[in-house]
Amino acid sequence: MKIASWNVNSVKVRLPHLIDFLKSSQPDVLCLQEIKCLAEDFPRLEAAALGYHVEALGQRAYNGVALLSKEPPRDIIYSLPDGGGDEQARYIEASFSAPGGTAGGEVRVASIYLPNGNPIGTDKFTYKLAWMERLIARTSELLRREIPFVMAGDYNICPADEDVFDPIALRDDALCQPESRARFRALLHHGLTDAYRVFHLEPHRYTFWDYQAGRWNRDEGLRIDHLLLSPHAVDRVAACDIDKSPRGKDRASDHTPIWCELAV
DNA sequence: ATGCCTAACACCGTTAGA
Repeated sequence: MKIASWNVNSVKVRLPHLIDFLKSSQPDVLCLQEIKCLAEDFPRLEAAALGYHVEALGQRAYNGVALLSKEPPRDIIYSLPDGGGDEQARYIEASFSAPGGTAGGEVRVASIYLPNGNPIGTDKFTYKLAWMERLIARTSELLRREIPFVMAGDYNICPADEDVFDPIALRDDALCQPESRARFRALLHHGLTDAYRVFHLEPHRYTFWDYQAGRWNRDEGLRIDHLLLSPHAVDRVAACDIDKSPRGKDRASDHTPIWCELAV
């Protein structure tokens, strides 16, 4: 089962690239972030024409997450289920059968858009840290089920300096703060695994390149989109990589997809 | 030291992103 994640930065503008990616990469589940539209305005017909179900949590103008899948989703939840509510559309989670109905092959997948948190020292950064605490709590709950699951999305966290093109320049950025990184590590300490680092140990591999200052052409980016796997999922992971090709196209998102293959 | 660029929404600029 191939699971991918991509911050598309407006699904309307990126629809041609999204169609290309679905055709060429053929993920069984694709987690989207920053669809930037209401759920009712998601281009469902275009996804359905390629054989994909769509579950979206949207809002006007900002944020918005979605799950596209070849198999129909089950047991969908549309926010972190702690009663804390969410004015911002940042979390959707569902269960999916393996393709072909493999016996026992079921994976729970969440598409998350973790708050950016800039600038530090404001309520935006406080909101980010509080949201991370809620995500840690949700992770603990899922771990108790002892099922394979994938927390996929735009974490807005560079886990280490090697995930940043210029750690000094980003020293005061919310994406690199010790408090942000500590909570990311808490997810790992609870038992999740950064799928990309299972297969790739080299530094300076990125999923985001700012539109400004020629960052893409200079390969000056950030690794902020992550697939975190539960123990039962990491036991089955066969591959994980970043697909840089969408970022090089005209009118690209500033993020590019990351994907993993699970043997389920 | 700052803006660089892109998108949405409303409007011909502002907010937000990371």
